[in-house]
Amino acid sequence: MPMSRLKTTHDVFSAIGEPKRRLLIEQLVIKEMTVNELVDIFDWSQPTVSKHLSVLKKVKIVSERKEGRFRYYQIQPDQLRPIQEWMHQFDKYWGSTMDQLDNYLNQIQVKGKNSEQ
Amino acid sequence: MPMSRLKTTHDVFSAIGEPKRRLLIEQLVIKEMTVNELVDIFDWSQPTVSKHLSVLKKVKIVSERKEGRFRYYQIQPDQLRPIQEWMHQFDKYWGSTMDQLDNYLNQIQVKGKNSEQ
DNA sequence: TACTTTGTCAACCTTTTGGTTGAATTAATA
DNA sequence: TATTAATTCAACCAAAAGGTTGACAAAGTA
Repeated sequence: MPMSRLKTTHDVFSAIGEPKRRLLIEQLVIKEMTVNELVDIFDWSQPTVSKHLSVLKKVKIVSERKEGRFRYYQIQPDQLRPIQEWMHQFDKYWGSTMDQLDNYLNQIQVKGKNSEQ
Repeated sequence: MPMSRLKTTHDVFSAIGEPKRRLLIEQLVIKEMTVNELVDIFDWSQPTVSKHLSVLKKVKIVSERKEGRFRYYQIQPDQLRPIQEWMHQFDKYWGSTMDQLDNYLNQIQVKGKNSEQ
C-alpha cells in the first residue's frame, strides 16, 4: 500500500514555503489587518487570501480577533521560532565573527529605536 | 482560464518545507554523503532519496561530486541565506537583548571549538 | 566479457495544493 | 426590516507533490 503523504500545510516550515503566504506574513508583521485590507494591497481574490490565512491560522502563525463585522489578523511570531532554531545549524557558515558581531550590534541599535515609538 | 500554480520545488523556501528534505539537509551538514549512505540512515527507498536530492540540487542547496561509481552530495549553505535573511524581520520578537547576547557568545565559543578540529 | 554495484530517469498513481465560483453567515446601516 | 458589507465555507478543478516500480546507464570486479 502506498504511504500517505504528510499534510504539508500542517507544519510551520511548509506554511512559509508558499510565496503568497510569506508576503501576507510580511504585511502582518507591520500591523494587524483585515482580509480586505490585504486584498487591496495584493490584488488577489478575497477567497484566495482567506484560504491562505486559514492555513496560517491552522499552524498558529496568525491569530484572529473579531471586532464587529471585521476580523483582524495578527502575527504570532513565537510560532516561527522552530524555523529560526533550525537555521542555527548554518550560522557557522555565514560571514566572519566580525561580520556577525557587526550585524548583531546594528540589530541592537535598530531594536532600541523601535522600542522608543 | 485558471492561473497556473508556482512550482513550489523551484524555490528554496518550499524546498525546506518538506520534512524529509530537512532531515537530508541535517545529515549533509555533518558531512557529504552518497545516496545509499542516506538510504541506510533513514530507511527510505533509494529512488525517494534520489528524488528529494534532485529537488535540493535544483534549488542549489546541495551539489554533486562524482567519484568513480559514487556520487557524493554536499550542502551549499549559501543558498539558505535568503531564509536566514527573511527570518530577520522577527528578530525583535525573540528574547531579551541579554538572551540574545548570551546565545551569541555561546555560539562563538562553539564555533571556536569546531574550527580547532 | 559477464556480473555486480551505484545510481538516475521515466512512467504511473493517489493525495494535496492553490485557485475559482457561488451560497451562507454575521453584523452594521438605511 | 431589507440591504449592504465583510467574510467564511463547501464544492469543484487542474496542476503538482511524493511515492512506487521497472528500465537503463556507468563504473568497477571476477
